[in-house]
Amino acid sequence: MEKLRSLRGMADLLPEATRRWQHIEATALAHFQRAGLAEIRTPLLEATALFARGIGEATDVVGKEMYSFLDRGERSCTLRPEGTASVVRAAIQHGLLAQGSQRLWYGGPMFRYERPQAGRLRQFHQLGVEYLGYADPFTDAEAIAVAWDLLGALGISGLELELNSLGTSADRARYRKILMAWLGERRGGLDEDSRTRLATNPLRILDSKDPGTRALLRDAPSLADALSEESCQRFAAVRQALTALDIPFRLEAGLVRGLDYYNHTAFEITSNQLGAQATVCGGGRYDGLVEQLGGPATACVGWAMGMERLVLLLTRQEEERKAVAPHLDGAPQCYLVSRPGRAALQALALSRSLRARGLAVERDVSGSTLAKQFRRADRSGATWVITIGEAEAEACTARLRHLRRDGVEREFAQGQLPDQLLALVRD
RNA sequence: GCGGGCGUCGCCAAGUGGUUAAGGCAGCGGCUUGUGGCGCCGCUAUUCGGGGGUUCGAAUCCCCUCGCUCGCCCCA
Repeated sequence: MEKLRSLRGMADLLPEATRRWQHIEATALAHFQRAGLAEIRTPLLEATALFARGIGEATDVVGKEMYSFLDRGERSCTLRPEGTASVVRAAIQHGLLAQGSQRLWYGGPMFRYERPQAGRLRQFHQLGVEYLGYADPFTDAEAIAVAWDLLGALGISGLELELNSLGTSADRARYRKILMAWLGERRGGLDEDSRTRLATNPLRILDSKDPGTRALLRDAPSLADALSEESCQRFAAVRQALTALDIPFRLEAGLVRGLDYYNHTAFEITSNQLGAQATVCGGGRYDGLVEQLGGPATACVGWAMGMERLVLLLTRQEEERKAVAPHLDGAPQCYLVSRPGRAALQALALSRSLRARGLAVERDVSGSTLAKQFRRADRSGATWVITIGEAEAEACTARLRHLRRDGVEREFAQGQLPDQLLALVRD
């Protein structure tokens, strides 16, 4: 029979990994709450039109990476490839924006049909933040600070913030013409991909990795020079705020971003330890999106982080620090050993009352010799072992022993044991 | 979608045409049927991702296929 396995690019998270994910999620939740962000959850499945209109028909994400299908009612549905479009849709649909500005965060799986590689899966997970109804440039810096500080709280080092301004759509339309004209005269110097982009999405050429194209671009007219006076001032205010917050950044003229809805501030936080998929967090301002999806004109900033990439970085850094054996993280505090029959039944009841008192308890269910059970108790990483044998069952007592220190064994009435153990655990 | 590397037990792995597919870790059992950590002994792959082919004979050679992985691309 053919072996059943998970689909390509869809990863199982086994207990060892899951502990790391929970740590990131718990850290992020506390961090977001302090930043005054509220959580929003939207469906994984949306109408295809939402992404086509929101992200842009010409983008790679919409053009070739979406998981789309017709449902039983012949409606075109798509597994969300990113979070922002859904959040904006939900905010419009429920009139959230009529109640004033919204600071939201979200998390969960996204789907993109791509060839998997390190830090890139078909089902991947993002943590994202959206500030809806905030035109103030300092908010851009605040949003960036929230991302930057979260990464700091997670203990991730070796990160760089790259920053650019895309200006307004009018600025870009103007620049687009200038760039197309300039590059058009130099077509021959461009790589093949860039030549096709000349017609479809010329700004993306700025992001090309082709050495020939990059060399040519050094003398190209810059987007910064095409920005309006107002856009320039706006960008200056963002930089000023970042400097005041003591967050270092590097101006990156080639940073264009792949989704159509961005304008003004665009940024990425990258790591030098991730290989080809270096971006840990990416985002920017998207002032036109709400209106484009049928809502009131609303200025917004946001970003998204790749969970898998965070996990990759944390794992790598833990390995470098040679952190303690990870299996001990899930170790029970106490391990219950018993003989079969009546004693085992008492052990079952005792384990339940210990858990009710907040202790992490594991009970041996093997029914093998006490020596074996002790061996397993030791391997489980537990600190305490509790024994109920025939004699103890008869007397309704249990023996308590510290596995990691002297191993002195004491006998208590089963009813007293939770209190006794709790007192010992506290010191 | 395009290129490179790889696929032997739950994990790490030796084996590169010849009788029974090393070893280590983990697991299980025993020495020790009421007491762990050490040690010793034993058990755990009719089978080498899958399917064809070559050969007296294949994990080892050839073809196809699937998967993993790295890079391009794309992005979180």
